[in-house]
Amino acid sequence: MPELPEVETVRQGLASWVEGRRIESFALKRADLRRLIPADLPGKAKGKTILKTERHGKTMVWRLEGGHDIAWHLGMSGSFRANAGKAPLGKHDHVEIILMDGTQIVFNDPRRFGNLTYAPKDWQGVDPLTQGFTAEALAAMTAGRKAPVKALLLDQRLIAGIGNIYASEACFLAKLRPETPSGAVKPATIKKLHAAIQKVLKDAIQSGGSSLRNHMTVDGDTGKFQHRFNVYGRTGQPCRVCKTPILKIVQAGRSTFFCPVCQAF
DNA sequence: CGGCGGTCCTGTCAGC
DNA sequence: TGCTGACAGGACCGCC
Repeated sequence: MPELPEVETVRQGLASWVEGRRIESFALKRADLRRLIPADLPGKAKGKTILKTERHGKTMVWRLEGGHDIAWHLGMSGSFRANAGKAPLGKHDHVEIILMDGTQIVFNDPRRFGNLTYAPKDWQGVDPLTQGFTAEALAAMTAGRKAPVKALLLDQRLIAGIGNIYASEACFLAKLRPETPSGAVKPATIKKLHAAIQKVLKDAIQSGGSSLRNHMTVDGDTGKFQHRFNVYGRTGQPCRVCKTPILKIVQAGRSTFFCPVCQAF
């Protein structure tokens, strides 16, 4: 589910519930997510104040008083909800946190592709909404690469935060064919792609993210950006610019959507 | 080294 | 209505 904009939306929603609050209890209902949650993590978190929430790419971080910061990855189907008081748990509720003021925070993840670990000291991949992500940096990543540019955008070791939706959407905004070998993208197009990535991510955050199946903000609202997709999931529907039907192809096992006319090679 | 396919899970939806 | 198979926003691992 969640790419950078959705994780940022969740983080913003959680911030006012958790920042500055102390953890009274931290309970794992099941620890066997995609990666096993460290057995000692609940004990380390208990009693600590959550100083600050941060985000790097698709990962949300809680800075805890005294260290042992924790990192949440929502995988494909992870979500949070917050309640002013303790509400009953349901299916796929894997982590329940109670704060000193009685607030209940629940992490739910049906597919269990998400995970919860200690935050790393160093991050792989530049977050595209930080200063480190420049057109020059993007040019350096693509130089000499044969991989299709859309596949390269999904490589979290290079850029952290772009997923399958926004990779297709960014290529559309840059008028770039997704199959183009990364190293063959012209410098002028690299600049357009750089700007397109930042624009689509920022616009999506402003719209509260994209809700396809079940992404919601902490308060249960759905995002609105899915109504503004230019290509994602719009196979056969007319391009919003030129009316040509949108095409779908599969690259490295993932669906890619594009306009064959607007996105020339 | 780099890219691709398979795999981990559950839920949903289209098609028969 | 009920079943079956395809597919889903992610990412690791092994193979070529």
